[in-house]
Amino acid sequence: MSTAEETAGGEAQAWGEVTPDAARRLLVAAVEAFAERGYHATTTRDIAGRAGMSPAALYIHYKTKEELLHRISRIGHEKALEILRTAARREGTARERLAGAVSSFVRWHAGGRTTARVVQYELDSLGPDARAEILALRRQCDAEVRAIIEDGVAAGEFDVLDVKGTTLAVLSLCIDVARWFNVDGPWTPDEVGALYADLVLRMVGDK
Amino acid sequence: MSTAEETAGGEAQAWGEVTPDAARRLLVAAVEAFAERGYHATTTRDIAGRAGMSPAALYIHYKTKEELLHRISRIGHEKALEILRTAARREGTARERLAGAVSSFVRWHAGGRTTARVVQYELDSLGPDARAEILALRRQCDAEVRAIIEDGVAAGEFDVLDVKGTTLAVLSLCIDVARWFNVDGPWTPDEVGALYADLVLRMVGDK
DNA sequence: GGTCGCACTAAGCGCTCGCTCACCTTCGGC
DNA sequence: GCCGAAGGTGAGCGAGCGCTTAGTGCGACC
Repeated sequence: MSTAEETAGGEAQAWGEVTPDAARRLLVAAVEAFAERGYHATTTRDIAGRAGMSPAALYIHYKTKEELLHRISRIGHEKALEILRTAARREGTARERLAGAVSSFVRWHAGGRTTARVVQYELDSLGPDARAEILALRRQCDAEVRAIIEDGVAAGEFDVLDVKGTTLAVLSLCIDVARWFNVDGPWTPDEVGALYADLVLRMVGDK
Repeated sequence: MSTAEETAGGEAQAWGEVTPDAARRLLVAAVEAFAERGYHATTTRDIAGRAGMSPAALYIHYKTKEELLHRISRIGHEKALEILRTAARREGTARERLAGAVSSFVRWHAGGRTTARVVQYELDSLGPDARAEILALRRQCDAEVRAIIEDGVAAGEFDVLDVKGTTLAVLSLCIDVARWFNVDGPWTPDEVGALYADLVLRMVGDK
């Protein structure tokens, strides 16, 4: 279930769609810098330097530093939503779909931790319009997970007291992986994904 | 189980120990500003302004802006550790102690969200020495929760596959409350605490 | 009631930030 | 062989940053 694209290098993932080449290099450099230091502590000179370009080159491809964050955040959220949507709409029981959704979502947060960190934790650095757009994508992520849990409850597979609260807790648990996961630590992304799928099935009272 | 101190106003909590008055006002102002905008996006002029003082006044009580963050972080972590330690060392079964620890820890993160946000998410803005000191306090938090879970497993109360991983997941779940909890949202800190205690007991296979 | 100590302020220093602008190179089309 | 567009650079602007310093107001004490 884990693909090369998801875990290879962790980071050289979904940016293929960004063109031209120089714009992509700047974007990848920005992801790394934002993940390491945070958006506000990162300078445009640092981003350009990592991409092997002069500070002025950044403004040929992006209007502002914030536009870089916005682009990263949108692409990242679209990827996250795609992962959840694919898992949610597969054939199978609710338990199978929930376990698949959690394990692949967690693998993405662990393996692509650099990207996930920016996507999940730098949201407040966006302006109001950009943030509103991203929050809409988040609500769609929430809806996908909630739909699986509701299916499981309706089918008598799950035993849940508070569907809304449990959905939030499941997503929260997965997202926080991006905060603590360490590539040099004792677990692989696959292992954390498997552990978390088990924990989440317990949370929803899977029988 | 919820005390006035934990939830009153959410924020006017443990800072009583900070003296003199002007130093405390600056510290409280810094907590609010860091929580709203993040450490790097907060200016010393903003902190001093919120405390009703001139920018220079800050440097009478604190050597640098980073010292403010360090002090906030240490006091906050000590409070968090105290909450877990108190719950862990109470009389009772492992299930009772774990439920108590989770519900009070979550209440602290939800009710004192402003403080908790700074404590949990601005760690990387500290220098190496200060960060090392804070990380030691975190490891103690981890040890308290793990001890309860190990007790429960030994007593046959819990059924856990991976004690270390589950401990991490439980703490991760509680900590992330500081990211998403909204005072104007549909839940009170008490309600989230109760929900999360139930979810965590499910995660550890409580019978 | 003079004076000493201290919390505090107004002004500003040196620096780095995000961003701009004048200019340079490369290259496909005629 | 010339030209214009596209993509790049070096230098630097105005602003705002963290922090300092010279000076002020004021209460405690002899």
